[in-house]
Amino acid sequence: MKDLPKTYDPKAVETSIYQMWLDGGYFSTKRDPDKKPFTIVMPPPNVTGQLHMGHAMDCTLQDILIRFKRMQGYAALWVPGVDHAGIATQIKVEEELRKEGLSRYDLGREKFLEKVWDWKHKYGDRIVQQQKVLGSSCDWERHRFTMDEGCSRAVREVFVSLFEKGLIYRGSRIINWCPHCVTALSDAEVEYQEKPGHLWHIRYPLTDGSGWVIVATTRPETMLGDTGVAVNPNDERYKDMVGKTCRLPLVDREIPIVADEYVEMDFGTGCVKMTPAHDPNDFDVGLRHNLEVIRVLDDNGCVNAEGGKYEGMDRYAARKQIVQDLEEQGYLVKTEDYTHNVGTCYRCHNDVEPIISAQWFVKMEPLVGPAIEAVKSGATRFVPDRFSKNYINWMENLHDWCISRQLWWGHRIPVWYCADCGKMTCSREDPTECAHCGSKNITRDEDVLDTWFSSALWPFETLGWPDETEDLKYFYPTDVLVTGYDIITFWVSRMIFSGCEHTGQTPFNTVLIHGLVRDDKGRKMSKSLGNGIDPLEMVEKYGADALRMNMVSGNSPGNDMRFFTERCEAMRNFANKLWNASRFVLMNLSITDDRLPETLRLEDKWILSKLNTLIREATENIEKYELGVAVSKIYDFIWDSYCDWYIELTKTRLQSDDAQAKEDAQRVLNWVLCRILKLLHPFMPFITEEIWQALPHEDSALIAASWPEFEPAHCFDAEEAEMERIMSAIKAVRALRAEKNVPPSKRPGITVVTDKQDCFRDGVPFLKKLAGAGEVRITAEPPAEADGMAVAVTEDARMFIPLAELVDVEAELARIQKDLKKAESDLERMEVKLKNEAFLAKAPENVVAAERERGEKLKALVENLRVSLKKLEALR
RNA sequence: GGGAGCAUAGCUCAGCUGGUCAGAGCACAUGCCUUACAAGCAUGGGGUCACAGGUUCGAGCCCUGUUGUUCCCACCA
Repeated sequence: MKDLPKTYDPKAVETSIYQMWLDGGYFSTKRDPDKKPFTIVMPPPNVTGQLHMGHAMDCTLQDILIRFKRMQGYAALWVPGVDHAGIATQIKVEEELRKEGLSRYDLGREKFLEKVWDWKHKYGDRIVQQQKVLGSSCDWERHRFTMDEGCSRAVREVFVSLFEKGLIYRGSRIINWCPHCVTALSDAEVEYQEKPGHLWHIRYPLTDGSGWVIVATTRPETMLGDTGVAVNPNDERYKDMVGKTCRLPLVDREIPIVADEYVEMDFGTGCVKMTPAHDPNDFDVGLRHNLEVIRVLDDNGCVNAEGGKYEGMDRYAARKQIVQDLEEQGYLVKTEDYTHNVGTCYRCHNDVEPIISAQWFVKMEPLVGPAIEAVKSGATRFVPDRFSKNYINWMENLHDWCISRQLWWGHRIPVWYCADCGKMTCSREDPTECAHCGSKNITRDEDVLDTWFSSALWPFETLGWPDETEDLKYFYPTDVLVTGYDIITFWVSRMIFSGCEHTGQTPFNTVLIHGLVRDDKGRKMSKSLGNGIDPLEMVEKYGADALRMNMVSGNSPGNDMRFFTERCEAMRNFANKLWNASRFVLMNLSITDDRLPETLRLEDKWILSKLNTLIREATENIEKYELGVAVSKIYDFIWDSYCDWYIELTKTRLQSDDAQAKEDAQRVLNWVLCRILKLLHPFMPFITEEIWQALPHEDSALIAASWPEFEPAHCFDAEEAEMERIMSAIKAVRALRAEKNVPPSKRPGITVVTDKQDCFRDGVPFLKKLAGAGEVRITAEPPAEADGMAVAVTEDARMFIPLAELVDVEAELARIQKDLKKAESDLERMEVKLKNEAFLAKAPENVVAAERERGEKLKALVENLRVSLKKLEALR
């Protein structure tokens, strides 16, 4: 800050400031019995990831809360980390391999995993560096990875304990299968998309030759696995057919016709083909009617040996061929266009295939109860509250959670199968023999766990669980979880039930939900659209502070926001404004301590009083997670109250010869600026720190040492009001001058007619300085030469300005009339209100008093305007 | 099929417990290089707060309905 460049250059200071914080150990949080803990665990970004706008928003909100609490004196801990992101990472590395013409199978499991670890070590740090650029004040020494030793131990403990409680089981069920990723997925990992398709009506002839049934399907290829046809038991049309069999075309299998309530009579033909191996409903119906389960698709989505001549064909090719064959052989009755929901993989967006498969599941029913209760009881509170409905609704309708993935990258399932007795061994330590028969002939399950299985433990595994560490006792449960609404189901819900089950406590008190960052047209930012904006580019161009401000200003919890580069620019401008205001203060500063002066002037009391209000309100807003509201108040105070008014008000003193007055002004400027910087610090940490370092203050070297206190001694309501009378007068004169095009160089004398003469006497220097007045006279009566003067009117005063040649009586008349009309209608409404007995009787006293006061002001304004008008009319 | 959100100035959005709540940024118009800042200053135009009812002394804010829009969830082949 030595050279005081005219323009703030974030790039020149951000890196070194961040380093200064790091060097000072400012982010590392220790347990402190004298402090209250405040904990946030960061949603771990994917290790493969690069910082995008969503992260930028997430990080910014968390950092604001953490910095705020740290300043308030909490032991504020922000635990960072990254997620191994099973599928995403594995796909990335496989893509790299493919460039060399290799697949993971060519390498084998061990070699492949080495590759992934290499990759992790190479790129795992990237997103961390990017978070630092944003100014994130995480305790980096506690940085965790979901596959590090501690997390692995936690995962193992959870798996084994759930297994022992019978809450984890292996079973053959219809699961969601992604043929592209070649793995099972949980329900949450399937995204449904409306896609145009067809409804094919196919004739299945009855075996006894008495006719046929017509079934309708959107997936004709699955008919290869049909093992029945179902109709509704109440359907008169098909009553006679129940119990008969029909012949499956192309396959020539004899399959039964069964009656089941599941079938809707009104839909399609009322006959449904049953494919128990490839449809969850059909599977259930199949169970009830003992239908055979024939799986016809392999793991890659191709027809398997059960498919006869279609074997080896891809599912879509098979569909085409089967439809063609059905048509040629006369089985296809008709084809309708039909739009329906198709499940797709949340990672690769290919169609998901429901397939019967042996997988591992977590039994949800015993786990959801406490997790729902945690939210219903308020132990965990969603902000905004509406998301608790989402959450509860989701939790109440959960199916068991499919946790096994046919991947290599992840926590491998700790279960061994015995080749001799066939039983499973699941234990905390890798076994060398079967726990049941002692056989050494055991092999480990090939599959790994769902990525979300380990992230579900994040709030406590990062604090040392399963050990009862001191950190865990002190920092857990955490205070706030900050995340987007898009992963409530994936992550938040699972952390809550996991926390309840394994630690006996809900993992956080508050879940602060934010929306998505969209592009300027409201579209999701995505790679495929190419509409993503790189946060780092914005930092490069406008500074991290500006980007942070963009993320938080004008934003409210749970709502999406559009990203406008213009707002970054506006916030960069704001930073520059603050910079220049500080530059001004510093240029005029000769004091070396931060005490306030002995005596305060009107304008000092005004700014201190307003600052006091700001401190109270901003603090409250942040505590209520209304960060956008808080920051807009701080922004307005800085720009309007401090820069546009207070600094201008001090100039008369700063430029005077009165040394004491000069110093006094400096002291208040500095005192207020110090507090402004602190209030703004959580939002714009870099620039505030940079300026702080240059200002005299007895507080600690770092700005974050404390949060500004409300000063009861600084409640100057009367002075605040008085100052504002003067400001209104200044504004009125300015408006008049602007309207009359009076050049700034012209400094006419002004006669202030008012019954608050003391007040306006204090305002004389300001009228001169800020309203461009020459001489100022304060009187109770209008000047004798008032005719031919323009007049600016406020509720407290009439300002007469001789503008000789510029005064056009008619125009003046019109202007005053317009103002009067507005004031009169305001007054009228107010009077109606104040005469309304119901209002007087029922409204709270303070409201009535406030309205009365306002009424008085309006009355005065109207009176002043009327007087002025009369004068003008007389002149005509 | 169920659930939720949104609808406020030309654009994008704030508006906390109903009582200066009709706001901000950008855009626009006019005048200013006023020794902190033209990334600035001053002044100004612009909104029946989607529509219709209701509750209340009082509604942008609460309730009901309507319309438009977005999203989430759900196995109708």
